Amino acid sequence: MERYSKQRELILDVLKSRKDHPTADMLYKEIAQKMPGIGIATVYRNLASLYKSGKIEKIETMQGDPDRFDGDLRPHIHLQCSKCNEIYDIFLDEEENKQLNDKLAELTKLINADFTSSKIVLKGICKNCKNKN
Amino acid sequence: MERYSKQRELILDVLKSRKDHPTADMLYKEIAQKMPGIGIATVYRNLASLYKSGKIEKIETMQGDPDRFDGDLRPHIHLQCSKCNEIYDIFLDEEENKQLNDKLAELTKLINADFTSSKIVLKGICKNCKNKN
DNA sequence: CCTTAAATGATAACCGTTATCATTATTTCA
DNA sequence: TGAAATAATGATAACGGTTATCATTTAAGG
Repeated sequence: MERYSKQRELILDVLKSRKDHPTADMLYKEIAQKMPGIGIATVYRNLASLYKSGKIEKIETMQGDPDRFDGDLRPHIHLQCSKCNEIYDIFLDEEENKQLNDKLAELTKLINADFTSSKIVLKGICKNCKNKN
Repeated sequence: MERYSKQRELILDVLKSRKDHPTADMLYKEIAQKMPGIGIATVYRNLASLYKSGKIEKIETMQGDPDRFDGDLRPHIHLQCSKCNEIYDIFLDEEENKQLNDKLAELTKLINADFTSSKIVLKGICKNCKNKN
């Protein structure tokens, strides 16, 4: 089974300390300063295992673009701005979260499947880009 | 501006004739039988331009996995089965479509952004896999 | 026709990610 | 507490889907 490692602990700590949605490589650059010699493969491996065990979130955006990671597990969805590509959090309160999941579960029933989760990425124009040009 | 090509026309026809969600390579294999000599790059290029011009849909699933394409433009979302990885359509009637988009637009307002579209992929267990083992 | 430039086909390159493998570190239990 | 067992690491090669490059072909318009 899984064994403790300083590397995994640090990767999780660094991700949780950030408020943005870094790529594996962005994390690697920050982590490598605190633990020189760590390999990029270790970062990828541990991000995958942390995601698998539900300790972090993974955001798959546009094809080709690298995955982004999120250490914040509070219920929220993401919006990616079509202009600047920045990813924003939209946090949901209990009520909103229930409403959305109920609706998605309802739609899932239409094909006699069992709903387990969803990947939602909204596209739009963010606050900042709206006010430019 | 864009110029007509037999290749693009065939690519669109083949995609529209299918009821599944083929990858670029799956389409290439079928197309190459009807037009021997066509290049794989042409398939990728035209799928990209057809998507850009709104004539087809693109479904980005799990990272690493190839993109899938959809010639059906009726409002619908996708569910990917966690067991068999198959992608299913969930067609929405006008009412359901409006309800869902209204809710997403409402959430978008929470961060003062303008909603334009969404990428939703539901995860769950499909009808077939539920009844197995 | 003839010219212009978009589209094609072949293939090299790209890049995020994963596999491989020898080495190191953690856990277990004698 | 000190081997033995084996998971994790670091370095790097390999992978695979997709895109870039470039010479050639082809569509469109006068």
